[in-house]
Amino acid sequence: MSGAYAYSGSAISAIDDKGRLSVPAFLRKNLVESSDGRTLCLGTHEKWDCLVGFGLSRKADMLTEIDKQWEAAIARGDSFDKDAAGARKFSSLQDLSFDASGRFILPPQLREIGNLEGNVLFHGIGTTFCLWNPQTLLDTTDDVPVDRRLVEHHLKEAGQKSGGKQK
Amino acid sequence: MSGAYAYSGSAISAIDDKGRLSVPAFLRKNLVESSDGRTLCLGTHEKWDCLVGFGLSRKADMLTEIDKQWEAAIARGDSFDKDAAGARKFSSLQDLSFDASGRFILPPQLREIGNLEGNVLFHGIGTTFCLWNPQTLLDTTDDVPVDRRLVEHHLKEAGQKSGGKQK
DNA sequence: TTTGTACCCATAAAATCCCGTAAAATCCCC
DNA sequence: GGGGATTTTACGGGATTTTATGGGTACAAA
Repeated sequence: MSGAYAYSGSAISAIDDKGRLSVPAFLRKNLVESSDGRTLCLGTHEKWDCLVGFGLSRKADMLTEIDKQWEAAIARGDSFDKDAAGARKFSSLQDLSFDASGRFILPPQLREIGNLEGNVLFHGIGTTFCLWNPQTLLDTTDDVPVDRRLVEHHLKEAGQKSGGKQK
Repeated sequence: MSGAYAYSGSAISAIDDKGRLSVPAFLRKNLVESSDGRTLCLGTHEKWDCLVGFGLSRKADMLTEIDKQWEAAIARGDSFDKDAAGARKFSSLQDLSFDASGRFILPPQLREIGNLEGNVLFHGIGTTFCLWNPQTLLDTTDDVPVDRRLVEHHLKEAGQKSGGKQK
């Protein structure tokens, strides 16, 4: 585990007319540290209906995690398909660079898959953070363990300025 | 477990017009030690109607704890949802830095969820401490093991200077 | 040329820092 | 142990810095 940093906290940010999105300040510092530079890795989440993000260095950690799973499977005598695991983790991942003011362009395919329009909820969950359409998160019936009061608060606050364009 | 410190004691502090709150002095030293710097982690409590706080280093502990659970699970061949565990622990947690005089700004989301207005009761419970609206704490019917006489004392004392704006 | 992207500037709001003061706690000397 | 001096603490309020976000412009690939 490289940087012993844990992403936490939540904030809302809006996609502007040019398709730009700004990384909330509280995620930026660690992102810069763990990427040495202004790079953000972004991909789709394996289970939830959202995107995942993290700094560049975590890619290496993910690799060793897969390795551990493989070793554990061998020890148990089970089989483990490393390529499948790798594909699941890495194929949707893009390295994006953000500018000095913290903004990056959200690629259309991720934007579509993540169902992101208007307001985006960033939301730290430890080694990574998630990007949700706040409404999707509230509507999710799966057990995504999140304090809904927080989401509701952010949504209410964001609604006041932009009307949370839902088109 | 890094810092072997246990938070204890209680005190009341008031939110000022700028939304600032000062960490009672008796918590500050340990907070500084366990954060290397002046950082306070604050989030919602999973069960009670209050906020929880602790130093930064505890966050790292939480991360490694989740990691251990995961490793134990894969060794057994069980599945373990790291993201769910992380979301539960980290999503409401914010890193707040307080200034040299011990004040930090209480984010509106947490302020609302914790139902904090005017006076705030800080209250050590071992590895963490809680932030309560004193009145909420008194009104709670849940079994929150607290000596109510203590709360009443603080409340009475605070009421003398600020009127403990309730509403 | 057209389009998508990086870079630059501007601005309002929010967060941070810094200074001053008054109350409270601590110290110290008799 | 009493009483004043000194050090912390709590808190108001201003000044400075960072953020979020709009919008312009230059450059390169298509």
